[in-house]
Amino acid sequence: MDDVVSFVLERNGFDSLNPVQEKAVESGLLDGKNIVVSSPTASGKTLIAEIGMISTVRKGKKAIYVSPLRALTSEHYREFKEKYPELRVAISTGDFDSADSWAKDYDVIFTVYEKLDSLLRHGAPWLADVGLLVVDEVHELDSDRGPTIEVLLTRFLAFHSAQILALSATIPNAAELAKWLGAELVQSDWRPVTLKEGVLYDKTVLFADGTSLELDSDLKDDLSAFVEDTLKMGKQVLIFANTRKNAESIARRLRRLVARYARRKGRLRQISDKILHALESPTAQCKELTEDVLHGVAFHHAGLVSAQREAVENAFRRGDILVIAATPTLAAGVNLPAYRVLVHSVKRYGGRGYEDILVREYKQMAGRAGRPKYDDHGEAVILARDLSQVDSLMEQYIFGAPENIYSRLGVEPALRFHTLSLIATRVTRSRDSLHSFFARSFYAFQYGDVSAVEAKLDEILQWLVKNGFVYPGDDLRPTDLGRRVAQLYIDPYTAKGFVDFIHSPRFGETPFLYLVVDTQEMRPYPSVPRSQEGYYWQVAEEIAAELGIDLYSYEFDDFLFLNKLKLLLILREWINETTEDKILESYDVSPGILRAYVSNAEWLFYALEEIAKLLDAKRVVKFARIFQERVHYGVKEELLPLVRLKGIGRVRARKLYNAGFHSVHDIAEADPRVLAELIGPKTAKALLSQIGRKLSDREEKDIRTAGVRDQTTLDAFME
DNA sequence: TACGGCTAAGTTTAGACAGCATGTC
DNA sequence: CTAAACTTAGCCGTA
Repeated sequence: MDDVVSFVLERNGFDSLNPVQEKAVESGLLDGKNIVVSSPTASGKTLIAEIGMISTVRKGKKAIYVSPLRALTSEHYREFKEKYPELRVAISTGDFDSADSWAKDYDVIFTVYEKLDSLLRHGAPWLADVGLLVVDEVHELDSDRGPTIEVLLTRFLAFHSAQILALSATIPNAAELAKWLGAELVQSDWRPVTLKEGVLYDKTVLFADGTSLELDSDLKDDLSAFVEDTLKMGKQVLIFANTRKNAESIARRLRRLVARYARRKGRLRQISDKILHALESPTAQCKELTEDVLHGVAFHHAGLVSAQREAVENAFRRGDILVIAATPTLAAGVNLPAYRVLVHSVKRYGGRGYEDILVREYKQMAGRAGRPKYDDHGEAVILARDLSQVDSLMEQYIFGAPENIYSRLGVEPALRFHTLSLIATRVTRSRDSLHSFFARSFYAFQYGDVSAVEAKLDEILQWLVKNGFVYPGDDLRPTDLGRRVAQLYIDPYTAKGFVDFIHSPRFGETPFLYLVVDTQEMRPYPSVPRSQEGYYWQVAEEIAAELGIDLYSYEFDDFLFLNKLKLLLILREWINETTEDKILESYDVSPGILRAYVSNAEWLFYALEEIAKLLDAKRVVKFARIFQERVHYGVKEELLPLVRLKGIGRVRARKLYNAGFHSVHDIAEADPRVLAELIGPKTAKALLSQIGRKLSDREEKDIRTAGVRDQTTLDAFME
């Protein structure tokens, strides 16, 4: 057996390759051949990637791993680093970055699609040393973010000699993808744990293999009976719901039942405590989740803050939490298997009312069933609403083939976004080369006729020239603005909005907030309940006046205006120090969503600052900078000097300010005892040493003995 | 009069990446 | 425009 293969097997504690892995090796994985692997979740694709990466590193080249999710990337990063401590491994994603410019010093780099795209846009020189690109979850090609993957792959195909290893869920047209990539296809249905799929109706699970299971339970609804049956066996269930609210209500409904089986109450208390205190002050949602967790259940969706999500995932992994009711976040996310998976509904709200989810999505959820180390099989069950559905669900989802994947590169925003990038990085220097780049895409490969796209590209080119991103003429050269916008990774259309604003700015909180709120990047907007439309229209008059918008003019037809307005109000409260729980309550948004809006706004203000710098608009630069910081910390401008200090956030800063400490200078002059009383002795000491003030022994002692009052919330100061 | 149970009408609806430079209570 | 599931309003009947 090959040296690399036995090495990787040994590090994983395996004796031999599984069938999929064997096929991949036979197909030339070690010889630099491009390979597409299409196989079920948990079929050992990670090991294939490892073999590829190790072999690449041994050849003196770098390997890159990309996935769609930060969480997924960091999971793979951690595991890889642990298995191969001798290698120089780096991770580079938005929230954690150990690589980037010094990535030249690393052998293996873990990142996400967009970040890799961004690295290409910045022209990272070490990319020339890349010998292998591992693209995980390539079937995401057929998603909103697909165009980025497609452009990445096209760029690598056309301009890099790197080997490509594309890992995909089971898709019928994997051969087409492989052909485009000039790759060998490895296709298999092999799973380490067999999967029994079935439909649940009227206390009976009918499995696809003809067997059935009668649920022996006094409980009236199928869902509870199924959960009870699972718990009786001492196993765990993952329930997939189609809305966040639904996930929450399922968890709540199951509390009493699950509590009867939950052991380790002490651990649950610890975990629930962590969840309750994940924010500066607990919200209604936090309290709900806390209560669930005490009973051994949890819900899991994008509304949770990442610390809460991780707490729930870890508790489930350790067996403390027995049941999770989740939205599809969990299906495509980190590895979190359970003995059983219950698909509560195969319908989901999308563009045109409720629609059937894709078979591919169902398989993704079902694939979470079965824990390789503990079970010899797993069970995935769909809940039927009535008898007639039993057969059709079986037919459509369990026996049904997953859908083909199709390129989504043809949509205009994606073309605009990537066209600017291609020009900015000098990959395409003429209209012809731009056309021929797209002629090499999967889109062109699939649809053959690219005349429609070429027409769109020409229009986009004109638009980019007209708006100052690209110089006019046959030679396509980016302007400074165009190059910077490509690097800032914002939609050129958003950038144009910024440029227009910079040329006729309105200096004030509302106009600046509205500028970033009214962009593609901020979508989707929070929803405005019908019952509150009236209220928002009232506010709208005021805001519109500040923005110089005439709500009653003919041109005004923004049907999302109220939603944008709501988001603006949310952000305005945030930067004026309203507590998180108050914002969340009065606007009915969840913690995780608020955090997402906040970090998006921060990013956009940074972009605005950079563009304003380029256009030499000094006052806009200053304002954008201030708003960026205010959004980051959630504070009024007066707190910025304080909040920039390490260990001081919005709460402590407000305390210090109200106590008369308005600047670093004030703190430097302060009586240490007073500081210690305000923010605690440890923080006070750290704070003082940070600003370079040494304490005398006497002061040290004073600090320690200074009484620490209870840490209050921001609320107390906002009355 | 207060309250419970029912039906009709009304309401709402999954997810998450990017810049840059480091750390809340 | 499309739909499902949950929530609320409104009604009736009972204690």
